[in-house]
Amino acid sequence: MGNPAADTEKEECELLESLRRGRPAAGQDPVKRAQIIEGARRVFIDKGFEAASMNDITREAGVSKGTIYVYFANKEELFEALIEEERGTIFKNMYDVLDHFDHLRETLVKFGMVLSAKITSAKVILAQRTVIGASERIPELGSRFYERGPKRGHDKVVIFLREAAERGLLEIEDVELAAYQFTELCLSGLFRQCIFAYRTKAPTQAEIEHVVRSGVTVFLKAYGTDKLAAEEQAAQST
Amino acid sequence: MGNPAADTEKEECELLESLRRGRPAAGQDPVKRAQIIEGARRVFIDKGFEAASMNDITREAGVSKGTIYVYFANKEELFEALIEEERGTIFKNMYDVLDHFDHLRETLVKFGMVLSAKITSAKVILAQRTVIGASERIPELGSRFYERGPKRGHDKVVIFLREAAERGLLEIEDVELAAYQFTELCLSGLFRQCIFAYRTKAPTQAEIEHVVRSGVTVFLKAYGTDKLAAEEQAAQST
Amino acid sequence: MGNPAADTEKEECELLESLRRGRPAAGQDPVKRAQIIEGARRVFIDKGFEAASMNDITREAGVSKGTIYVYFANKEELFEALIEEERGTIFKNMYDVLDHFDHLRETLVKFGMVLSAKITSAKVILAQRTVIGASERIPELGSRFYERGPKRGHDKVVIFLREAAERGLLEIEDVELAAYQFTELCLSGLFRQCIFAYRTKAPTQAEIEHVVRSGVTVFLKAYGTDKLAAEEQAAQST
Amino acid sequence: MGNPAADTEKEECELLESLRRGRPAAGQDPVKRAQIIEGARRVFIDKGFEAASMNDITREAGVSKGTIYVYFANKEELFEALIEEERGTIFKNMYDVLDHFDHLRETLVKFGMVLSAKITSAKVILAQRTVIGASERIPELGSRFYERGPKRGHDKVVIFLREAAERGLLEIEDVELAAYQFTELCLSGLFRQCIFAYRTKAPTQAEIEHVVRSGVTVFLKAYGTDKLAAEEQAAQST
DNA sequence: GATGAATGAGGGTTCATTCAT
DNA sequence: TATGAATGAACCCTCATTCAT
Repeated sequence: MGNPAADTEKEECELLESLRRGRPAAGQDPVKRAQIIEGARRVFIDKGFEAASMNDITREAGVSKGTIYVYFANKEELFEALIEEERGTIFKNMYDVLDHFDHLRETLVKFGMVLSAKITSAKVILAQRTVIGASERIPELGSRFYERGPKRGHDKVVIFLREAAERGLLEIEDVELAAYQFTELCLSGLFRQCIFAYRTKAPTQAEIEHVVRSGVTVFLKAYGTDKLAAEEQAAQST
Repeated sequence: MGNPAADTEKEECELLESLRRGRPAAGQDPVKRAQIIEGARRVFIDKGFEAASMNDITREAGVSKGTIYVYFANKEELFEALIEEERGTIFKNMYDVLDHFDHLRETLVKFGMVLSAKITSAKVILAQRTVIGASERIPELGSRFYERGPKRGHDKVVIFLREAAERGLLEIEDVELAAYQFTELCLSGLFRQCIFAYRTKAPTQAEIEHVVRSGVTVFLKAYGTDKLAAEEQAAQST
Repeated sequence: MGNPAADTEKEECELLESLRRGRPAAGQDPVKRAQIIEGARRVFIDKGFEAASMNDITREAGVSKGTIYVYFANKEELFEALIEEERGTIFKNMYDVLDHFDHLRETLVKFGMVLSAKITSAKVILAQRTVIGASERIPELGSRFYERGPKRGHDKVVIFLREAAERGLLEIEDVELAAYQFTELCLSGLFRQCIFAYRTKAPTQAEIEHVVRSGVTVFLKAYGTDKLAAEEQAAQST
Repeated sequence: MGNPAADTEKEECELLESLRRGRPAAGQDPVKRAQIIEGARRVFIDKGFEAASMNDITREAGVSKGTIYVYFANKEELFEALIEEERGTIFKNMYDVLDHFDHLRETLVKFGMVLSAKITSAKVILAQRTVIGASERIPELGSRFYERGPKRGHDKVVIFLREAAERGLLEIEDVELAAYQFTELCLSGLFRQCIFAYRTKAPTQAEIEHVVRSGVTVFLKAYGTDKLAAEEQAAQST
């Protein structure tokens, strides 16, 4: 319900679909599926798994109870599908800045800020809390979330650091560990405070910059080579 | 709760009472209270706040429903009492090693390992997941947990670092932030993997030592003074 | 509720709807609603508000618990709806005889008997007991019952007596009070005996006639004019 | 209870017992019994049978749960005992004014006012509501209440009227019915309004006097003899 | 295929009654 | 004997799921 524009759009889409193939098979219409997921997002993220009711989702998604059960076997499966979606949305494009290697320190700062801002943003914290809370009941949920989200990002950081090392800018014994250290340094004091609701608001951009710049400094003091120092010196004097 | 001295005193008092008059007052028997909390722990930690049912707890604790409601006004209060207990247990003595300032690097390593091992131990991860999951419904819960747990520990780290700085061993601009950085470095790659159930087992002692030693090295490279380096050089040559 | 014409209209509307679209909307099926009310009647009237359990009503009505809660928000609302229904049924048509002014004494006797028989009938006594018993918990309930039931009847009696006075048949100083006196005279010894369950059966028609005729006689001796006496004399001699 | 003579006798017996054996037998201490009943009165009358909890009564009476169950088999029996007590208190002395036959009209007015004030007083209405409400569950309760309360009073009114008839002041065919009529006239419009909580306050003394005087007038116009009229005429002229 | 009214097990909580102390 | 802590059945109500329409 609610958004009439969306409704119209949806109707048009349906029309096209039905003209093309007659009608999508049961549980196969991707538009309807997205519609359900969208409703589920609003309710699950807001209330958590248990407190969310299928009625709420029904209302929010604008589809009937029966339809939801055609697309998803039960509440749990709907939830899992939503989390997959969320994960995709959250981590999409997060690592783009690492693709274009440029100035090392500034690249790290830029990336660190994107990462830190994303992970500690209000809606992502809510999603993570929901996943963590549900991990007790649905063990694979958190695991898969981490594997396909943070873990993949971590892999990209590893690749980036390895390249920097090859360029002689960093000297790292355990790159895997260093990548984790870098991430944690960028989130110092923020992630746990947010996830435990000690902070009720996301950190400001300034705060994030302060934490990230300090983290990058620590990281480079520990792992930066003389070559890096020289390059930075040179850059500064120009 | 909270004040362990008072608790001990109260327990003694109760014991005397029970010896004197045979039976403790309603909601005052510490043995029964512990029994209920223990049952609640098993159920809440296993299922999370919402999914846990008072019937489950009743069964697990081996007391009747009515009795639970004599000791705790409702499900939420029982849960909060449990979390307080858990918090007390978890963070008790965690920071003792910081009290006796000795060799800086080794003290940091020792402390880092205690911290890291504790925070990532199976039962503590379960407890933290439960707290995080319930934070949606009971916002103060996570906040209070963090404030009286990790935050207090953080404060002790700050004091410790400040002392080290006064002794000329460290040079730190933002001690608060450095303390967070230190903690995060000790947990690099561990905490998030555990909390999201990507790791299904607590890290081994060896793994923890590797992470912590590396973290301390990074930290000291970033914040250690020449004086510290000289001292360490001297210590090594003896 | 309230407006019986509207109710009938609504029911017709619902009927049409159900013929047209096959199934009534949630909480809108008048047949199901009536079924629930009927079950509620049996249980509430039999046991009183508090002692009646929603499970009993579920069983008696032959619908599921959930369905009841679709039609009525809670136990209290169901009870109030039932009482409204009962009130409507009880007082419907009770005062019709007053509309056609004819022979004064006989009209009063006829009306008195209808009133007395109704108020002391087994099912109406049960309903009144239920209302009175629940008035402690739901004060407006009894108040509204009286206001829309007995009070409205009383008002009609007042109008009737006033007309009789205008015709010179009665001479009454306080018509409001006289109307109450008339009602009470018609119920002399009956209402309280029934309501307190001292009588376990409703009075017989003969008994009621005896009480009412005597009551009317007392009333007319007190308030009848010479003109009334003359008219009655005349009527008797023909 | 009820019979005060019997009570006194019993108390003496108890006293002797306690002197003899040191302590009253279980469930035999009349002071404790009274204490329990007093607590029960406060709670039952205030909340009604179902809503009253044994814990409330325990607190109000200042005795332990177990003790109550020594004196009364269960909640219902305690309630019945209380109602018996209440009945005794309510109707005690209510009919004294009928014992001293004096001026007929004034005696009737005086008695009518005592009766009307008593029956419609806040606490007596509460008690009656409680009895009526519980009559569904405990059928004999209301019956016995009426029989030993209002019924006995009614018998006294019958005797009084009969005496007045013998003195030639009244001429009544059905004295039983006339007695009921008199009572109802004195309560015209009051009792039902109070019992249904349409009136939330007891009527004022002035209101009662108005109703009763009018009721007595109606009654005497209907049943008074010429002799009564003459006597009243004579009295007035002096 | 889509709908949403109906289901009924199970939720948290209360409280009359019992019985060890 | 008197106590009141403990019991557990029963309370009202919710909601994931089903299935007649």
